[in-house]
Amino acid sequence: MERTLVEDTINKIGETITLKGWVNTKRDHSKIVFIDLRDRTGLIQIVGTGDLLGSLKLEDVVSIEGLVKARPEKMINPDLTTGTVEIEALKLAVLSHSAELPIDMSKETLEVELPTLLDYRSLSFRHPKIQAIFKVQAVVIDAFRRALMEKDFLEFQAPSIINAVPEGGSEVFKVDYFDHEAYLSQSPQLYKSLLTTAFERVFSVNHIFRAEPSATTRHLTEAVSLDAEFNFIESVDEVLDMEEYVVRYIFDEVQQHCQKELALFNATIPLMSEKFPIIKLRDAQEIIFERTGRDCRTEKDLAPDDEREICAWAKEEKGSDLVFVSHFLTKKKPFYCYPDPADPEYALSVDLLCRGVEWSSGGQRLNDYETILKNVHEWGLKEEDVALYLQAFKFGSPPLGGFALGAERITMYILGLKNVREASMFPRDMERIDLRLSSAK
RNA sequence: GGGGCUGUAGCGCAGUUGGUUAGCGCGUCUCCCUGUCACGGAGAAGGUCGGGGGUUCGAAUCCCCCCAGCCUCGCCA
Repeated sequence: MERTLVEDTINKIGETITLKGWVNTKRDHSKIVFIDLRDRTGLIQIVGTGDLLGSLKLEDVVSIEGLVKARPEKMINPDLTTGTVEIEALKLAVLSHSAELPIDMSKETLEVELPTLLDYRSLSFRHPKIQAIFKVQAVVIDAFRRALMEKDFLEFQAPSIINAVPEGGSEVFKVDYFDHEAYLSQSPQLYKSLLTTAFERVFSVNHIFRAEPSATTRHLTEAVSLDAEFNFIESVDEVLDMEEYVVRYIFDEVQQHCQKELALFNATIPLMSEKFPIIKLRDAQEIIFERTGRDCRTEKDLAPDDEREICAWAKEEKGSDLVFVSHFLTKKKPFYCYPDPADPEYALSVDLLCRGVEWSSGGQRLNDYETILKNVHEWGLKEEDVALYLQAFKFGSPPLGGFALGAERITMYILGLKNVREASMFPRDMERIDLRLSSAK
């Protein structure tokens, strides 16, 4: 018999159907046994005799033929989407047996610590709360794509293996590449910028790799970067407008398609004002000094405390969880950043902060070949390391800009997760590549 | 890498002036139960108290070293 999905049972009262799925919970009364069967669409109660269902174990995979029956009024379970019906089991086939579970899976909250959750990753994926995280993440990434495709952006696949590290700054992973040394890409930045000189508008969803020795709750060594870049801009404002449009689009989609998932985490979409507020780094530091007495006014960047404080300010004063911070020091930024013509010491680079942490960085890029070349030398880079990039800007290149968002961080901060590892299916950090590196030795 | 905290049964945890046989909840196993929905009831198994060394008549408990984990700061396109 053709398989019926759990969520479709409520429209099939009186019909005999076949359900396939996992034994999520079992309530055994000896002569009568209740099973909550789980498939990708949800849970449903199966009722049957002890003879038929008594030997089932949690997470066994079964095919059950049964009759869909409406539940009597007083037996309706309002907590279950399918709570108005149940299945009277007629035939059972066990498709696969499960071993004893190392963690308690049937609980509504998965009460295990993060390392345990990751040690049993393939199993923890089966829990509704874990599934909710990745449903939200899929919607976020899908929304990013569609927002940009609606604006005529072309999706591209950035390479991960690169031949040089022209941007310096963060640490990179080295790759043994035949007789040469290569690296894992920290960002598709140069590729997306050079592609605009041919395609005008491009975006990518791809993995980036960072060998930072950062042991924090918001860093991964392998992460998903949502990158966009486009040209023929009049000013950096167009970049901010595009980013704001994309972020709003993402939030709208999550709001629309992830009600259940947001509710599971008691989460709400970030607060948005009419227009995301924007503030220059130096002004932000002045505000932080006024509000807290903490003097960071000469720092080149915002410390984690400062990021939290300026987000608190944006929420209180501007009614927004999101705030753009612009004008970082040109000299502390990569060679391609566009200095503000009004004050070249500061660059037209912009971070987007939300709920106390950096979600994105972006800005306007240099498009004049001679200026880029001059910067390459000034930044102490080798011309040959950026040869492909320079080539693009040598042959006609409009003003451009773009931004990049971290997919895991967005998921984390929408749902209020405490650790970014929860928002990555297979998180890589200093201590773990699927297995704990210390125990794998 | 610095600092703080933690490590006790498969999972989550309790366990102080150092003292007999190390407990609790969930899970597992056995038995009872025809209306439960985190079912309920009775019983059982399951521990090198992270590892090593030391102090002591006696250490989960105090000291030293190591290992692991969490948080935080630094670092961070």
